Amino acid sequence: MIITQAQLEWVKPPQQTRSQQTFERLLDAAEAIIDEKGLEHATVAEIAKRANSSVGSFYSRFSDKEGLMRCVFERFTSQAIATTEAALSSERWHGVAIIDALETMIAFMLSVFNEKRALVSALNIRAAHDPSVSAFGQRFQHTISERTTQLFKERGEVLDHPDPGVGVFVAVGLCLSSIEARTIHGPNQNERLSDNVLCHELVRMCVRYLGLGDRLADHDHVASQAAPPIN
Amino acid sequence: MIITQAQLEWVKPPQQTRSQQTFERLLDAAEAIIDEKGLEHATVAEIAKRANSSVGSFYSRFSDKEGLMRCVFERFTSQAIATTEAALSSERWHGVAIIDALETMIAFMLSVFNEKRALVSALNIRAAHDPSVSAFGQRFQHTISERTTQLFKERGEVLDHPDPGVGVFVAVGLCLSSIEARTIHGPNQNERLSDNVLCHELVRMCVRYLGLGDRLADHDHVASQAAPPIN
DNA sequence: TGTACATCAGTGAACGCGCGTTCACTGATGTAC
DNA sequence: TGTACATCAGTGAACGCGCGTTCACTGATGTAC
Repeated sequence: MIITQAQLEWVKPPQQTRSQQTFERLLDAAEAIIDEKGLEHATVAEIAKRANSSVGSFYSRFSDKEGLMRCVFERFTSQAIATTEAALSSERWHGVAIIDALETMIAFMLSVFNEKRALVSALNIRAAHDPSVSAFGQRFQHTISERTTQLFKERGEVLDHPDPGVGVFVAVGLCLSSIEARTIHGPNQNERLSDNVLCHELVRMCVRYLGLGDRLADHDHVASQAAPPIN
Repeated sequence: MIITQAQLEWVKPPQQTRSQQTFERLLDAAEAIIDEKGLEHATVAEIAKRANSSVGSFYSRFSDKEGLMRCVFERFTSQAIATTEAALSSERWHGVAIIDALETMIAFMLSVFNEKRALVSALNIRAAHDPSVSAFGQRFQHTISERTTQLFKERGEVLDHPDPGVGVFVAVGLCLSSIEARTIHGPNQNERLSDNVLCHELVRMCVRYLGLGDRLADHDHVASQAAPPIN
């Protein structure tokens, strides 16, 4: 992991490759514990133990526990952004109907968020108290919006919205926040809405809200080149 | 406060009016502390102190701290539902254009969530670990959906959606989760989207996604009887 | 090339603090006769 | 109506536990000459 400028505030920069490795093992351990046992089990002692390290070693790498948490979530966000950017590259969707592209991507988001349920949930919890963690989520939304707008432009899609930039930003925000809510609260609660139905409805929402093409009517019956799998 | 059956699992039922009063003072104190100082300051000792009660008294009212929390959030949800139901009564919106009605209600939601920021945020955090708290949010969404569907029906609105029930449910969910996200992360982050713009866009989304009337085009220029203030 | 020294990295027991919960006790309220 | 007793309500010091953080010390790595 490359250490960014932002991190330097919460991290004591490692000087040897040995400490660089411990640094990353600590990050991995923290993420693994959050993922398997939840945020509240990710104590400093447990993280150090899992990383085959020690508590003292932990504190010579991070200024405090919060520093580690920020690093974990920063890395997580960076990975999420990288994955999404790859998924949104225009070549990938060449020849695929916009509706199928949307459906594939939203379904992908749903499954990824679900897999990383604990991390998403933990990020949300910390974001409520730590603005710098909150900013990670914003960065994510912002990046996706930009890329999507670009994708639409490259495809020559015309949006029926007074300010297409705002429109896409809002649409992305709506998708993300609803997926996030579903991830956190679990789908078990309302049997009324399966993952598939939710996905389908989010696509409908995007298409109609943004005025994408004039495919409103035949939304349910579109056939086009098959969408490529993501990842 | 009337004690419901659900609560009996986490509450020791009071026998005298005196203890009933302490019960409510404890609830009020907890809510006030969460509101003013945040969830992490709401310790048993502090709650008891603020309620002019004692720790021991606390534990003769509640089975444990979690019991109190559930009661706080149950009460909060009930109040939210009651307020919303009143706001959604059909008489209130007689003669008001559906778009203005939506805009007024969404703006109202935005301001209420913002006022109760700390409580909303705390409920969300606990919901991640306690399904029974999570269910409160679902109940809220469900009630609003039902009432909105009813309101549409009474007004003779025709929805352009294969399953209007699902459509309204999803639309309400989208509005709530985005407002919630904004409440938790704070609007400070993205200067790009003011409360007003977000509200306007949510209305646009509802109108278009649900195919409400054929007012898509003149959304920005509708004039109708003024919407009544809520509360 | 080898030795001396400085700096970096790692260790884990010990500390301190905060918080949820318990418990022995006092006071208040209701009830039976 | 008054007294005795049982039950309910309230009190706050004390307990125990977990967790973040520190610190005195050992070992590893790099560097100057």
